[in-house]
Amino acid sequence: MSSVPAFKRLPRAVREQQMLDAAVKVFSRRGFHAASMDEIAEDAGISKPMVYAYLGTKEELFVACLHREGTRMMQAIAGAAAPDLPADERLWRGLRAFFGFVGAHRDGWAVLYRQARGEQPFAGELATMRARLVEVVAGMLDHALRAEGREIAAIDLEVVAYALVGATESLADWLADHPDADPEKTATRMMNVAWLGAAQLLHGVTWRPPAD
Amino acid sequence: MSSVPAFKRLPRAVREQQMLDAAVKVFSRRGFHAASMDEIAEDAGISKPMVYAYLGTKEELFVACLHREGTRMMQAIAGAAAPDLPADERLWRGLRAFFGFVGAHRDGWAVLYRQARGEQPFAGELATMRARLVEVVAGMLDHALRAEGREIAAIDLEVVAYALVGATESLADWLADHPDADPEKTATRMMNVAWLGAAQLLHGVTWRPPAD
DNA sequence: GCGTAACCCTACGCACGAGTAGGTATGCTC
DNA sequence: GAGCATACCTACTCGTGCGTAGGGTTACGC
Repeated sequence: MSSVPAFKRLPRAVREQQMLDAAVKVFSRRGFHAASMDEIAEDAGISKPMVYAYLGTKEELFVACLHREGTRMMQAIAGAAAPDLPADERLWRGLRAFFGFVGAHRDGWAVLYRQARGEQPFAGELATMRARLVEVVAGMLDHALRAEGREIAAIDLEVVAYALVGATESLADWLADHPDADPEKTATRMMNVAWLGAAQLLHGVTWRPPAD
Repeated sequence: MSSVPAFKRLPRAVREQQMLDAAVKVFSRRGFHAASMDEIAEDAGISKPMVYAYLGTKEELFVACLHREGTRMMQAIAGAAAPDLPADERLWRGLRAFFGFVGAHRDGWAVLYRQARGEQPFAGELATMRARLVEVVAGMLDHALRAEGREIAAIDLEVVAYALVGATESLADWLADHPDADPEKTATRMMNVAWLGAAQLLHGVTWRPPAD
């Protein structure tokens, strides 16, 4: 036929990104299970078999989303928090980068991230990413601690780091739910909680349960 | 027939609890979507239509689980943290009760709780519970703050409380994933992070971003 | 002892959505 | 301009699992 083709033929790399964009959007809005491959395909302006051909099954597609968004976020943070800065400065820059990222991808990232916590197949994927973050935070604390000639058990370090990461994720959720909140301000508030607490710990102040 | 009935007939109230027990177990292990009503019914030792007759649809059933477990937890906390105690004592008792509860319901509660965050229909239900907790924590901080003749903006209070609740939830997850960890010790560690940080804030110490 | 309400079952209907079969068109290479 | 890989489609199959129709049996009140 001589008629103009309804839609353009595009190279694979481009289409894959469009599909991922659509997938992130739909997964975010509907949740993993409620999202249908048909809707994702339609939103990407393509037919379903193409999605299967390029990105594989629904699970693989979700993992691909997680991967892309996760990598982007990690890069944003890593780029901001240079390892040769003092601990508080590093923490501050990391937090600012993190909340900045979440603020810029509100419905995209935060909701996707929330999804992944629940569904077993992805919990592992996410846990890996979180573990990396926890490790970085713990390493930072440990570094600062040793600089003061102090030392605490690895497990305490891990748990504290875990708590900080948890608090941060929690505020990210809060940020995602409050569209007009300021990421920078949120980062400052988080810093207040995290650093003032951490600073005390770094100076050897410890809270102990009362004797009862 | 004169044969013994295969299984006993039981009053509704008893069956409902058995069903809820089974539902919590299956939802925890499989996640909301992967869990099937058939498996829940089988696990409760009853047939599917009974579940529908007593507890309604799958969603309603899940909400019922959330409700029962949530109420139990709230009661455990409320019973421990009497409102006339000083702030640190209240926080400590509340945390200890909370981690004690999670420790005793590891696979039950924490996983159920995690599920609810992702699935849209329940996010609201959960948000309500969390909001109540945040409110309590914020109220406690506010009270302690006023006792020192100090005051901070409501939004700051809310965000700090939100971060503390988030950190606590996060450690609850950690606890659920580490079967041989001690709830009491976890509560102590959380207290270290939360209280030493909060105490600083209560005394008017504030962290501010560097000028750049 | 007899009715009635509460308890309980074995099937099934039916929709929805993941994944595929099989085929068409377009542009790139030589 | 023939050949081939790549981009793309319509139209199915088929499993899974929610929710229900329709009917049986036990206990309890009177």
